[in-house]
Amino acid sequence: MKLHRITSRIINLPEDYSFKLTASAYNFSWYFNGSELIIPIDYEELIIASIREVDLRKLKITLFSKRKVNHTETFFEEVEDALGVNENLKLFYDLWMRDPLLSQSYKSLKGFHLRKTKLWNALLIGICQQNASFRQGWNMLTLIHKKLGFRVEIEDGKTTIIPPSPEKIVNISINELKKCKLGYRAETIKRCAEAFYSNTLSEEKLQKYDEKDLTSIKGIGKYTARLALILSDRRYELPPIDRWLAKIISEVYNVPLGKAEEEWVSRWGRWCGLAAFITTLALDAEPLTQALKRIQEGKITPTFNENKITPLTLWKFT
DNA sequence: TGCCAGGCGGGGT
DNA sequence: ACCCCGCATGGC
Repeated sequence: MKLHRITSRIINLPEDYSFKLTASAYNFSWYFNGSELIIPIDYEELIIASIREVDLRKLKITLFSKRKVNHTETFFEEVEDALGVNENLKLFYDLWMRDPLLSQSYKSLKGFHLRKTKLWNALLIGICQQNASFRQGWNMLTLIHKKLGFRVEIEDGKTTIIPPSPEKIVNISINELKKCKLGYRAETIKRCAEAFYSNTLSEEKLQKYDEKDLTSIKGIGKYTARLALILSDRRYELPPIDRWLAKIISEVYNVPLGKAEEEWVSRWGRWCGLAAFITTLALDAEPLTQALKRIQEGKITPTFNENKITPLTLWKFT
């Protein structure tokens, strides 16, 4: 499938917006190459946005699609929303600067904004993260995209991948899904796809989902539900406390494991989800033992090491 | 090699 | 409301 250029627009960036950080975090090479960011806007109609830096305070957004599109305004709005160019993080910065765990990373990560993704894709990310390391989880998602995703060509031969649709997942066998090294998570992804396909869940924006809607699917628990809502709708008030973060909280703030969530909520308030996300960036998503060691050594800031696979360098390795 | 790794549900108390 | 276990898989 080949897509054609529809239209372009230049937008201004606010202060403290880092395009490079925003585009880099937890991304694949088919979405970011160091200068051009691709964001699929509509998976079915195949609306794709390409975003480049014109200068430090300006971005150029170009829309691509398979055929002519009339109301491009809403698509530009969706791109800006996905990029988070209009979100105001001032109040969060006030907490970030002073926090014992995260203040060290403030300087290098300030300007990062979370890229929104579709709920369906957010759930795939969350499910792949279950009971697995960062590396293993993102390997699974890489395989899902490469083996099952839909490849599209954008004009001059560049290709990108749209995540497989719920319909596609519904129509393939569990064994086919398991080739993505998903293990028992394959069953959860299947059930999740069925929920989307049968319209129990859909991407309709009118509907605002909450945790309960998602945890009603077997295999989606509190953590995955909250993470998915954070990634798809910036529901930063939700604390996605997994074993990894719980242990870190209990060590750093000296509270029992069972009080970790309470502690996080009292520190971050409406910013729990964003703070959790940034914690993974600050520690390069190291597995727990390594992460705790990094904290002991006071190395709580991304390494930006060229040879290391981290959330911020993942796009170089896929 | 055996066991850990950003969960989860089911079954026990 | 807790606690505990098994569950696929890859990586060390």
